[in-house]
Amino acid sequence: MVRKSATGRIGIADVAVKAGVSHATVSRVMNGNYTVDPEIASRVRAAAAELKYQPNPVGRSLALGKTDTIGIVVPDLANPTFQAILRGLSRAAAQDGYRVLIADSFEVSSEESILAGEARRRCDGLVLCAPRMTDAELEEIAPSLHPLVLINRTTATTGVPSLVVDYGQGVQDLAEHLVELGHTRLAFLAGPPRSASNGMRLQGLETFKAAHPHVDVTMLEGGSDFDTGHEAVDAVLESGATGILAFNDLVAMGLMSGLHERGIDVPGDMSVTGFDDIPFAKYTTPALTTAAVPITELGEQAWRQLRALIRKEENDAPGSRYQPRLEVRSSSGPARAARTAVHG
Amino acid sequence: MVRKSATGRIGIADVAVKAGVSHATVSRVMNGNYTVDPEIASRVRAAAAELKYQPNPVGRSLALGKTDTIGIVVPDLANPTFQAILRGLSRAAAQDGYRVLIADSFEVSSEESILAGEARRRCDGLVLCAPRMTDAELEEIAPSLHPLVLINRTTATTGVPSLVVDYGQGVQDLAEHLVELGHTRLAFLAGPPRSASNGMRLQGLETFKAAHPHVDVTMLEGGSDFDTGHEAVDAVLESGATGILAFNDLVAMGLMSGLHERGIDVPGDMSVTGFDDIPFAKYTTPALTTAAVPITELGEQAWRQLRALIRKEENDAPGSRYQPRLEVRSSSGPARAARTAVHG
DNA sequence: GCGAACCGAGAAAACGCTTTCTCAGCGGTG
DNA sequence: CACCGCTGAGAAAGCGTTTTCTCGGTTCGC
Repeated sequence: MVRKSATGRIGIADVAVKAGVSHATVSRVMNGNYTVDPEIASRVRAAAAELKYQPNPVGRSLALGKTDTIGIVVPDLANPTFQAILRGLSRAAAQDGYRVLIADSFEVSSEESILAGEARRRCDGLVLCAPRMTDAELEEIAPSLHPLVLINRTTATTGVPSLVVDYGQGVQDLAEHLVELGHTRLAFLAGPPRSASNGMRLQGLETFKAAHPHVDVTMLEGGSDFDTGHEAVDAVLESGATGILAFNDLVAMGLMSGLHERGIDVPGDMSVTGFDDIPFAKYTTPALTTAAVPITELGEQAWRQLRALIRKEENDAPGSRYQPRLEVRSSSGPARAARTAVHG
Repeated sequence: MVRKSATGRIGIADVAVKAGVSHATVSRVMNGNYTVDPEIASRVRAAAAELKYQPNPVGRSLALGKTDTIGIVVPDLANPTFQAILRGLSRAAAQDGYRVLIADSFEVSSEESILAGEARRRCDGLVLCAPRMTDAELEEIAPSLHPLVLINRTTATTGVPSLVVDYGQGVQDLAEHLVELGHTRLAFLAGPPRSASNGMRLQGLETFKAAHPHVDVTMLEGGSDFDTGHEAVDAVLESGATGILAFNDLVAMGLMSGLHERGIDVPGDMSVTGFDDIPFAKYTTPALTTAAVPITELGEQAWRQLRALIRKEENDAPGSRYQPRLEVRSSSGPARAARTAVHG
């Protein structure tokens, strides 16, 4: 006699019938509206419990105009950086009762804006994580995506907070560190060309080169994963550099593994640095010198900003810039020449 | 004159007005119903395009009774294994036009069933990944979660496919491998107590012990992350074992890092094996011997099964068992005694 | 030339909720 | 005693779609 509704699931109407009240009253009770007679309220609650009634979130969303869900668009879910952001975001959002819907663009930038739009329509807000789309495209769709928070990208559109990591400064710190160790020939193993963070690193290196005219910096093409690093061994050796700035920790790990296979000692023969300080970086042998990015914190902060937007609160800090922290471990050491000079 | 609807967003009604037809007709056109006069259809399409109309998915979901979204519940989003499953699932689902909603239980098993229920109600189906809840609890909620696919867990409830990795066999293979290298004292660094996969490993080891009465296997308490492995160094050394079976690759990496700090050579003094073959395993020094689990494939397969359930197709393979593949790398080598015998 | 079958599109119901509107019923006041 | 304000709960109107129902207008067949 119970499941009368078409879907087979029990709905508010079933509870109403069972409790002998209107479904409006059931709704009131379920939402803690205290204008309901306590006696009736408890009768409704009993009926709901007995039927194991759980409100249908879709109906609820339609009526309330909100979904209690946010979306995140990432270029590549396999990347530990984005995983960490997702984790931080998901965790922070969950604490406020929000769920997160994920959309992986698989690095195809043309899909990104469609994906973002679709995700946005199902959610109350969106986090766009290191989008690969062009600036023009971003500017165009940004208004339609509001509430929107950007990570590692900025826009001229007002009301769009963006959290960016100062990769330029980070790479300068790393280069500085290598120079202090006596390295005069450096190489930068670049990331994906469309990545904005790669652009920031390149810019940082320009600044660095201007400040250190005597240091030679070779640019090498690359990517963002292990294999990139592993395959770059030849190019790196060819460059004659003794201090290698890898795009990120993954690339650095791939490179170190490749160097190890060739019998090249790190940091004895060559110093290698990463970027990001993913959890694994501490446990490589040798442990990886890197620039630590407070990445889960970034995810949390993204939620804070988005929440403020959703709640239409005054946004105190419409954006933030994160400074990476130099993390010196054992993959970087004195340059050969310098060491020889000291020892002999 | 456009945005007349309360939400501010343009809806089907706006398009209807602009095209001078009823909103029913607009709906028909948008859904490719060919009973509409081509002239009218194109007028509607023009209006829709001009207004940049995009159907509201929530209203759509309510009317159609489906959300084109699936949910996944994981115990810990920080775990690379679950990340890989999520990735495989998300990717496979995306190809069929489904999105995925994530729910992280943060290893608190009491929250799991509530989380699962909530997620399920917003979605068309659910993947429960290595749930930590008790068997009784699982049996109880499983029917209400249908369509449901389990990973690394089984249930008596009918119509619930489960994909399980044969951890028991995998750990036996690894132990076998170590014994062949001459190790006679092994230690197992266990995982989280509530983890079903840990139970499977323990069971596998029992079988192994029965088959190899002369081999000594010490059981050590543990966990599932780096730190567990790192902190277990003392216990491992104390055990006197020369072949260590770590719960997974993460634990193995932590352990190797700790052993390295103590100046203990792997595999010279001690052999270490992991489990899972996460991408990082290839790049540790020494490269990690492990049991490879086709984990992204697992995620994909989970989607296939779930899709079949959603579409109410006949399910040809209501569940599958995955055999890990022994991946011998350089973290395992001949036992000291055996090596001495050979060399001297 | 008239009824039947058909076609296309608007009206209306349905999906499952929330919330405003409305109106009995009741106690208090002048 | 009539009137007023208040309370609490049902009726009904949304929220934005899809889909069934209905019906005027053709076309076809006899």
